[in-house]
Amino acid sequence: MSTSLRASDSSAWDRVLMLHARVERDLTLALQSQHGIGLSEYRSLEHLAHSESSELRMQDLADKVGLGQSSITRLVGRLETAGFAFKDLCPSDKRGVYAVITDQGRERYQSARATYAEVLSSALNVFAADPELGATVQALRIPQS
Amino acid sequence: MSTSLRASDSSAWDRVLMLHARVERDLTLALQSQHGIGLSEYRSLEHLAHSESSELRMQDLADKVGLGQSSITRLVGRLETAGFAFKDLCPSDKRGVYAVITDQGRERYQSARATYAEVLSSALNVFAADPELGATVQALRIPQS
DNA sequence: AGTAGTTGCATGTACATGCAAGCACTTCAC
DNA sequence: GTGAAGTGCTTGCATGTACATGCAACTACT
Repeated sequence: MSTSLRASDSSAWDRVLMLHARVERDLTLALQSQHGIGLSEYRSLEHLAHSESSELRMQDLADKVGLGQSSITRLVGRLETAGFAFKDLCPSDKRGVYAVITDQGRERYQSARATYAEVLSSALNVFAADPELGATVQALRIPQS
Repeated sequence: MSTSLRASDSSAWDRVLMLHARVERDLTLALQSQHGIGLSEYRSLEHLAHSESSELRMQDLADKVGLGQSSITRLVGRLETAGFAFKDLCPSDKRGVYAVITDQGRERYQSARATYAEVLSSALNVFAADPELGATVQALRIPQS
């Protein structure tokens, strides 16, 4: 694998930026208006719902969602206020905290999941038809290892 | 073009999210530490520097950078404070305002541009070597129309 | 001209996020 | 054991962004 500079990197990245901004915006609007949660909340619920024992350590959740530690503290706080999760002390390490999804959180995730998939697919299909972004979208859909 | 749901959309998008988050983070840190500007400032200077007459209407700049109107008002305000741009009234439409890049802004952009290109290419090369993201990065580099 | 509606931008407010400092607990070296 | 360094999370603060609103200027129609 070469490590050379590529002149095309910048324009390729510009296309990613445009695609990212538009899709995230669509997802945010749909989740907020139809389910009353933001994108970070949705992704947190997703990871929690799919984790073993329905719980994750705060730092692990932060890594998965792509946020910093302090953001996760506050995000889980919001989930807690909404009744979608709660915090549990880690018995083996009393510094540690588990974020645990509740049944209510799992329900909200399940209904939001359909919206998420629909909006995402619809957005990708729209941009796949855009002459500027079409090839990028097609390329992204190539299955990975 | 079909509008069918694709099961692979979600995981494909997850890879885009991971790539986006990491690259933007690297770019932000590099631009902030080496040139004292944020990513939105950099991209605004880029569009202004490449525009005819070195100026853009506020709303046009907002569209190009992918921010809302009020964000651009404040962003150009920051550029103005830093001496990188100023506002000019539009003679033909007195509601309109041009954001105009200064020589100082152009200089800052030129030096930041090298950093941006280096960090971007380096980041893409790193992730191209990642078994999880490699094919996605290669796909993005496919030249478009 | 007069009026109604639209457009371009600025401002008030709310909120999510990052960074740095702090706190509680754990681990390590001695 | 004891003190020092490390770890996991929280909190205070600053920043950037969006949304709602307001104001001024423009446009279309009468």
